[in-house]
Amino acid sequence: MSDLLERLRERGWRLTAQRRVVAEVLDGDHVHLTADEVHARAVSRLPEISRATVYNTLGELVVLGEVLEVSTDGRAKRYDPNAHHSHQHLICSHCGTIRDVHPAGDPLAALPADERFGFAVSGAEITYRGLCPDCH
Amino acid sequence: MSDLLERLRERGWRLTAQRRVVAEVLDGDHVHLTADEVHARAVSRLPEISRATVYNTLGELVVLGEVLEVSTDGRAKRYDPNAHHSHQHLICSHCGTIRDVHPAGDPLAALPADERFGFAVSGAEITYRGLCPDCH
DNA sequence: ATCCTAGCTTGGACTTTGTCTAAGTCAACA
DNA sequence: TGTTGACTTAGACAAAGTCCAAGCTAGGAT
Repeated sequence: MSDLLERLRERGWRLTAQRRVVAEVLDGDHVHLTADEVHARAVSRLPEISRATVYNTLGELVVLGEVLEVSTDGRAKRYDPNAHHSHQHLICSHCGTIRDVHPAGDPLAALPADERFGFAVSGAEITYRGLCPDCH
Repeated sequence: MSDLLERLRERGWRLTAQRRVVAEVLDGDHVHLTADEVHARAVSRLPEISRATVYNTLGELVVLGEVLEVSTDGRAKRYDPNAHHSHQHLICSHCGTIRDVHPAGDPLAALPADERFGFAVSGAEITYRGLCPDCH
């Protein structure tokens, strides 16, 4: 994650305590926190950090391509730091747990030309749903 | 769509003017309205219908399996009446237009057993993204 | 045909999630 | 060390959705 901060600094990002804390909170695998969850964890390390800064920082990380925004349920967006490894998501229909998964093949290949309606199709997001081991 | 109302009445649904109007508004192909859009159109046919009733009715239609809820962008949920024909969505990254599409093959087949983490996987939703003919 | 009542609808208050702004603060370069 | 533009803050605001108490009504019962 220090690589991340270094990379961003080289891109002209000003390195503040707040941004460092947000980046630290997002470190790890299978991390899919909401903005409020990120804020809560950030506050425990830097009590005066504001909600607005967390939103700003998450938004910047998304634009910079360092974090993915995932809208799984129409409620709060979640932020996924695993942006450099293409993956999809598997979500428990009961408890909401999210795992990163790697399906075989290229999902775009499954969409025939006559189903593209003249679009220049550039990507596909897949959400698999089912019950996790704890919920069945 | 009258089939729909008949089907619901047989399931014990009380048929009110409000529910009829919501069902009428949702009729058609490639319909993906937000709750507020449904409300706006419903109001033009039945001026006194309330937002709460539109939300209630949409929620019931989703539970009854007659309408799908689609969260495409983390903003308002959209309601898709095409629930009886399995399909996925293709969305224009620029203007937000949504089309129903039908990919080849079973999307679940692409997820290997060792990527299922013990989940009982039951479904997959795919969102294809790209630029529509009007936007490129 | 009328009555009854469980179920439906209503408006408004409330919650959640996210955005915006003006004023103050500070990282990084000179 | 000083300067300055970028960053942060608190709080107001907005959008989307939920909840509730009070009133209304569809449709079966009489």
